[in-house]
Amino acid sequence: MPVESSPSVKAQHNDASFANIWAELKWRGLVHISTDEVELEKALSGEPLSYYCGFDPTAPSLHLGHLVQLLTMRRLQLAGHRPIGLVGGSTGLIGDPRPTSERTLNTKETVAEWVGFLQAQVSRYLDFDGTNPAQMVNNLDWTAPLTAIDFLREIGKHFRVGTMIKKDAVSARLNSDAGISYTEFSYQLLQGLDFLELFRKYDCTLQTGGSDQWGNLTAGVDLIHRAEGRSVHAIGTPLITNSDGSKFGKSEGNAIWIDEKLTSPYEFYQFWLNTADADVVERLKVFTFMSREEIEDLGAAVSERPHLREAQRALAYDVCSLVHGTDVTDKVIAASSAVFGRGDVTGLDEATLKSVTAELPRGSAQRGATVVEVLVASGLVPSNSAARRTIGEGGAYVNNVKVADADAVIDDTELLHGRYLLVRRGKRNLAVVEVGMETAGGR
RNA sequence: GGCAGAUUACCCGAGUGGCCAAAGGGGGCUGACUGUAAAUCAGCUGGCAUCGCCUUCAUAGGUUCGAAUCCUAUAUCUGCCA
Repeated sequence: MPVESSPSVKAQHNDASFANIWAELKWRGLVHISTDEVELEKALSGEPLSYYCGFDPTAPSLHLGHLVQLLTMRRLQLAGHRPIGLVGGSTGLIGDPRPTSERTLNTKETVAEWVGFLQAQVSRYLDFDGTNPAQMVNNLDWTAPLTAIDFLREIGKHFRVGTMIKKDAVSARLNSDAGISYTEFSYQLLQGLDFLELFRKYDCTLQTGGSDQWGNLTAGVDLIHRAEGRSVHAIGTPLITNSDGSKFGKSEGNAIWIDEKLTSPYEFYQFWLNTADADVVERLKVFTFMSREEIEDLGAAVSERPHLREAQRALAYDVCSLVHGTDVTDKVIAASSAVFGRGDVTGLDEATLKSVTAELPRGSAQRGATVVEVLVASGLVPSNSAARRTIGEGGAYVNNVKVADADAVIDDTELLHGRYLLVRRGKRNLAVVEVGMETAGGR
C-alpha cells in the first residue's frame, strides 16, 4: 500500500492563538454538529486520542468534499491526536444510501482498485512520522472474515429497526418511489461496526465526517455505548455551500477531483481563483492552514480592494500547492498569466512555452488544417458547427489573436516553434494543438 | 386484471397532417461591461460538405404526395375502477 505524505504536510501548523483545537475548529466553521460539546472540548484538550474518518471508494479519486475531511483530520493531528485514515473496502461494496436513489453496485475488482487509489490520496494529507503518526486501515480486513450469522448476532442485535428507519437518508428513501434495498439499509451497521472495531483495537474515541454522515456517525457511537458501555464522540463538518446557492466543488457541473488526471492542475487552480468574494474568507478558513490573523487581513483586502483579488490568489496558490505541489502550481500560475496577461505568446522560448502549457488540454492536427479543424482538434468545441459558431461569435483565438475566417488555413509561419498552436475559446478556455509534420492520419 | 391519459432537444414545457430542427422558460456557451467576479445587456444553443442536405419529437411497423401530429403493436410512467 503506498503510504506517502505530501512534502507540504510537514510545514503545516495550527494557529497558536486559539485556546485549543476545538476553539480553532469552531472558528473555522468546521463543526456543524457534534456529540456533547463540553465533553468533546475536554477530550480534545486532554491526552492524545485516536480518531478516524472513512472514505468510501465510489470513484477513482477523492474530490473537494473529501478534502475538507482530510484537512480536518490533519488539524486534529497537529493538535497531538492520532489519525486513522479508513478506506472503505467493504462499505464501498455496499453503498451508502443517497436520499434520492439506489446506487448501482460496482464490481469487486473496481472497488479494490479504487481502494488503492484512495489510500494513496488519503496518505498524502497525513503525517506518518513523529509521536502521533497516522495509520491507514481498510474495513474489508475485519468485515471480510465475518460470517453473516456472526454479523447478525453480534452487531445486528444492537440495532433497533425503529431507530434505523428514522435516519434521514433512510427515511427519505422510504418515502420516495425509489424505496431502498436491504443492502443499502444495512450500511449504517457496517459503519457502526467500523467504529466499534477501531475502538476495540486502537481505543479510537472520535469519528469525524460530513454532516450528511451524521446518522452513520451516531450509529457507531450508539453501538459502542451498547456493546462496550463507553461514550465516544463524533463531529460532523458542515456541507460547504456557495453564497449564490450553487453547489460548491463543481465546475460546469463536473466535480473537482484531487487527482490531476481527472481535474488538471490548471483547472483546479482556476476553480479556486474564481471563488466569489462572499465565499473566499470561509474557504480560507476551511481549506488552508493560514492563521486567523492572516485570514482576517485577506478578508480586509477583499472589501477594500476587491479588484486585486488578493484573497483568491492566496487561496488558489495555497490549495493548489497543497494538492499538486508548489512546482506544478508555479507552472499553472505562469500559464495563467501568459494567457490572461498581455498575451503575446509568440516571443516565448520553447522551454517556457512547454512549461506554461504543460497543464493545458492537448490535441493534434495535420499541417494545412483550417481554423475550424484546429478548434475541433483542440477539444475546445465538440463539432465543426460549434467551431464555426464560436468563430462567428468572435470567441476564437489562435496564439491569442482573434480569428474571423473559419476556413482560413493555418500557415506554417504561425506555428510556435514550428509545431504548436495556442488555441483559445472565449476568455479562459485554452488548449494546445500540436501540428504534425506528416500529412497522413487524422480522422 | 379493466378504463382514461401521458412519453418532445441538457431539464421543464408548447405543438393535434405541410409555413417544424420544432414556441417559451431554465440551464449552458459567446460577446460587451468588469476584477479571469457579481449584476446587466446582446447573440448563439442537433449534425454536416452551411445559401442546401442529413438525423431527431419513447421503440417498431403502417396510412399519406407529405407525420412530432393519424393508425397498429411494444415498453415505461400517471390517475381512476377491480
